[in-house]
Amino acid sequence: MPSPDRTAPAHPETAYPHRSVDPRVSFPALEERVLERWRRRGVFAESVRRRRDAPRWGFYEGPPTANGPPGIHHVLARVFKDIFPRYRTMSGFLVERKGGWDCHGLAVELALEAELGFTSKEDIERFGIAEFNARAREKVLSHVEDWNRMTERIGFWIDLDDAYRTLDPEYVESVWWALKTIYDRGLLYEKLRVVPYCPRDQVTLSSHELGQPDVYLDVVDPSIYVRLPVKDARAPLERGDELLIWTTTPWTLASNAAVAVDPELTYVRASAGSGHAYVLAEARVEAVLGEDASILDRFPGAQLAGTAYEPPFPFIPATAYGARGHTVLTADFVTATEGTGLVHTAIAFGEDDFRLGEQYDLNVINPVRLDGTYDERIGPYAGRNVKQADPDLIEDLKARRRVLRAETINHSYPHCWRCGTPLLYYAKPSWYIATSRLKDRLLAANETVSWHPEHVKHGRFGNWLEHNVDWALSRERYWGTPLPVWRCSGGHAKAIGSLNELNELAGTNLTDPHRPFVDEVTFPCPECAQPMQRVPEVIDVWFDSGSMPFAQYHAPHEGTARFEEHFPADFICEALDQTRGWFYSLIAVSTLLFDQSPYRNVVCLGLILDGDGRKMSKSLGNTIEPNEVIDRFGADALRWYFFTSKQPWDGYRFSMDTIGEALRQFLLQLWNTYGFYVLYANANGIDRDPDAEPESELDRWALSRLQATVEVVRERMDNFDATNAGRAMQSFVDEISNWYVRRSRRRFWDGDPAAFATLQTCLITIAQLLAPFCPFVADEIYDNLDGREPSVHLCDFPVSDAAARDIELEHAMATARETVRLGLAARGQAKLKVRQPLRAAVVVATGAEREAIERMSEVVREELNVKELRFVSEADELGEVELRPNYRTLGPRFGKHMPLVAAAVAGLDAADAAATLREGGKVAITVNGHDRELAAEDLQVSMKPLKGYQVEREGSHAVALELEIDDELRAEGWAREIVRAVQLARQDAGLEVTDRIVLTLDGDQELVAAARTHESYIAGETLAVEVGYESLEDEDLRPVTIDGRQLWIGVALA
RNA sequence: GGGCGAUUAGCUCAGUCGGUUAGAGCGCUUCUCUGAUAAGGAAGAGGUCCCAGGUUCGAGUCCUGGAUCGCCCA
Repeated sequence: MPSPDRTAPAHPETAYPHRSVDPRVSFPALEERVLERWRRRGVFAESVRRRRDAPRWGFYEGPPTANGPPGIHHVLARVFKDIFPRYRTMSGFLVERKGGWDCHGLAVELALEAELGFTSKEDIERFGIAEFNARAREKVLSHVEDWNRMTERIGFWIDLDDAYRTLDPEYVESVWWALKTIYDRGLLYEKLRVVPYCPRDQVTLSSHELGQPDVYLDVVDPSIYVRLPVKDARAPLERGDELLIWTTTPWTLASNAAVAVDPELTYVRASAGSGHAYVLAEARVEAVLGEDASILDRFPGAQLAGTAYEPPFPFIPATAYGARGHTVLTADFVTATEGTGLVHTAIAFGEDDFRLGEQYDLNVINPVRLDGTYDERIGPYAGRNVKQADPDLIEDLKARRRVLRAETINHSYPHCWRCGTPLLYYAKPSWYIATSRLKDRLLAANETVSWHPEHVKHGRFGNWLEHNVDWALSRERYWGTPLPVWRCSGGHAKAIGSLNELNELAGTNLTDPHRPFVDEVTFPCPECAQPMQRVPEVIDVWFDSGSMPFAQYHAPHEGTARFEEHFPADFICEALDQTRGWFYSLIAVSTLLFDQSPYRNVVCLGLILDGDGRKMSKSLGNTIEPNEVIDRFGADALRWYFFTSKQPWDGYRFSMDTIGEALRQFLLQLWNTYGFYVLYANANGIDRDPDAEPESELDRWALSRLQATVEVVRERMDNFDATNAGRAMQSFVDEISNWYVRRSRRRFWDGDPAAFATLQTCLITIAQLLAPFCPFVADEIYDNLDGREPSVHLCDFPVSDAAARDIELEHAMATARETVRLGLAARGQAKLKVRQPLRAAVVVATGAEREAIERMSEVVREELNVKELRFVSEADELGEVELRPNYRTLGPRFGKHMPLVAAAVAGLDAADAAATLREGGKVAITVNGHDRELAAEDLQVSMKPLKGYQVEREGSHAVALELEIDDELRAEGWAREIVRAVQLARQDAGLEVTDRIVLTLDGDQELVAAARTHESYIAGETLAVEVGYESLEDEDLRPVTIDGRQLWIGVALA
């Protein structure tokens, strides 16, 4: 039943101290009510406002794109972005959380193209860039409402009203400033680069596009081994020798520039029957030439360097490439796992090839036109599509006896995701940032960062920085931050850092920096007065988001102070795949501009797989709709699952069942404990009593455990470990629910103020600890039990009180609980219900364990329902001592003689030895002929079970039960059975727990006699104001069977 | 092909500095407790700690190699 909300902390309108608690609460509905309360009380804003003079703790929002609805992985990221800022806010920091949206980029363009049915860039240009970008602008924010709703619903506190958007002119201006700064320092440059290129669409594909489905397809391609006769017979080669190369792209042979070898790999001259000797890697001889080939000579690849050879085709002379054209070069990318170990190199058509060309100063010769056909340099093939020319090129080679083998190969090759055309790797000009020149600074910046998990720092991320290559910045696209570089025909170039600067130079009034408007702005070159025009490219979107530390405030054009206050951030959080994405772009931009890392702590999140461990994808239909989960279980349950089920970077196997488990295991248990408190607090009219002191050991135990939990939670949260912080809370709630409350029921029933105070303290503190994790249920519990602040989120995070801890008591209780567990197991073995009292339990334990159990003997007796607890002393005939070596202390001392020690210990008289050790003596053994002494810590003394008792044992202690049941015990057991039956009858009759009754019992003589004997006990337990034993003819009489005897029970409201 | 990570009960996950009999929860079977509980307790069944070597008195844990899965890159 939904309770009416209240605005004042006290409850003058009701007689009860607290709103009643619905045991069948709907968490989703509860959360909606809490959200409403937050909105009404302005809690988020207030939580920040109250810390306005506190030290800052900075958070950067990694901007998502809102061109699609949020998925479950976005929920994951957002709850982790929420929990630590909430924790730090409660811990006394000012944590401002500015939202952000990533607006530019190819992903938007591609989605838009699909929508418009476009298949090429020509389509876009026909359509008009202005109109295309206008649509992109709409599309990119089309789902902002979905995102806002999800964000609020999951309790992610972030300021979305003041969110930065990377498409805003102010944002773009800040990015321009960054680019101009980098340009002016000579770190931004243009050069050729080999890129995947679609000759049909005439477009470069980005790495993003290569990641699209159906790009890598298995295809059959030619696989040919080509013979290249050497021109000079330098040792170790001889006249007539032929180099063997291998390729799957014969069309690139027309522009072969060189052959690469591994200088350290072993190469051979090998003969395969008559004729020439072939040169190839030794490891490839059998695969290429067959088993019968004989090896004539062996040498390292370095000796081949400089060898000139006849190219496969005569179209382009060696001199065109430069001094080293058509010679053998050494390289670091050659492998002997495929091919021949001699790698055909065509400078313009491979990344390795291109780098090799740079290294050896070879000219880039690209005889292939943008449409994928050969140009006039390739004689008879000019004008032909290169891929289609493959068969003729192979025939041509064969005719000239230049082919050793021509086969086909089935391999994976990238295709244009739009049109299906096989891509060419092709050299094109592109803009770069010279990040590799800052490698040391990047590594130094990384050293200042604390990564979670730690291995990312020097693993994935550190390696990535270690192998840093210049940032390929430009994109030949439309919807992005335009590259602010203008050039003139005189070869001069200039970078522009703001709209003002541009407008002043050009005398224009440009307000939107996007294409196509910015493309139209020209101005005279300051050096030669020729008109300057912007280069056509836009930039990689990652540079946008990497600029957010300053661009979100429009720094340095304005908002510089705010930027400086928030830089660097204390905390950022994204999925692990951002290693080369945002994590990198942030640190790269900040290192370029400010020579420092923009963040201090990073939490990386893993991937979410479905319940079967498969990747979630729309085509498999196994994606999880966040709203479905939240509507069913609530946001708190989902959050709790993400926080505590495992370390977030390990990834998740997500299924509805698992969330349900998280809900039952923790939230319902907490809720029921809370409900229990409210039920009895209201029944007894008890509200907060700040003066109530803990009374019993149990109270002090609960409060000690509470402090222990506070300590762990703080320590773990300071280390960005929500998982173990949450698990500590879960253990504590379990202890409170299943031990403290269970053991204290009587006191709550009796209205003991100390018990209420203890439980209330535990619940309120747990609510405060839980606030960053499950902000809704925590707030509800706090609001109802305390409510002195308008929300739990305005409380200070609990600080542990060392004085309230009693570690010895905690250990004692743990031992007592273990004893109870053993006793219950013994009962189970004896098939004796707990309701049947027994005369005694005999506990076998020594030393501290025995003291602990004695200290808690009342608890143990009640739980086991025995009249007496007896201890078996070590000398008792019932106990038998067992000795075991302590490997931990003895291992280092005896090393490989350990087995002898174990044997010697086994040979000791256990009882004697135990007695000696107890008196502080030492035990002598002989190992390998040497006499040795063992002290108490070297041996583990435990008690063996007793004969003739029902015994359970584990580790060092055991519990035995006396099974004999006399008439007195039996009658008492029956009385308890009767109580239980009456309680069931009360429940069946629909009575409230506080209702008084008139009880009537009739039936088996002995049962009735037992009831009379224990009448006051039964009446007390069942709230009977009157107990009668007459026979009644009443249909309300309820028959029960106890121990095979019949009893009729009548329950009537008194 | 390279880098990083993962692999422990049917499922989801713990497992400390290497210490000898590897745990929990869920699920299943049986029993039990209940004046908060959708809960709790006990017992049972369930294990090639991915595989193979190695180091060590002793390996789930450390080292090497391999397999499988995932992420990132080529």
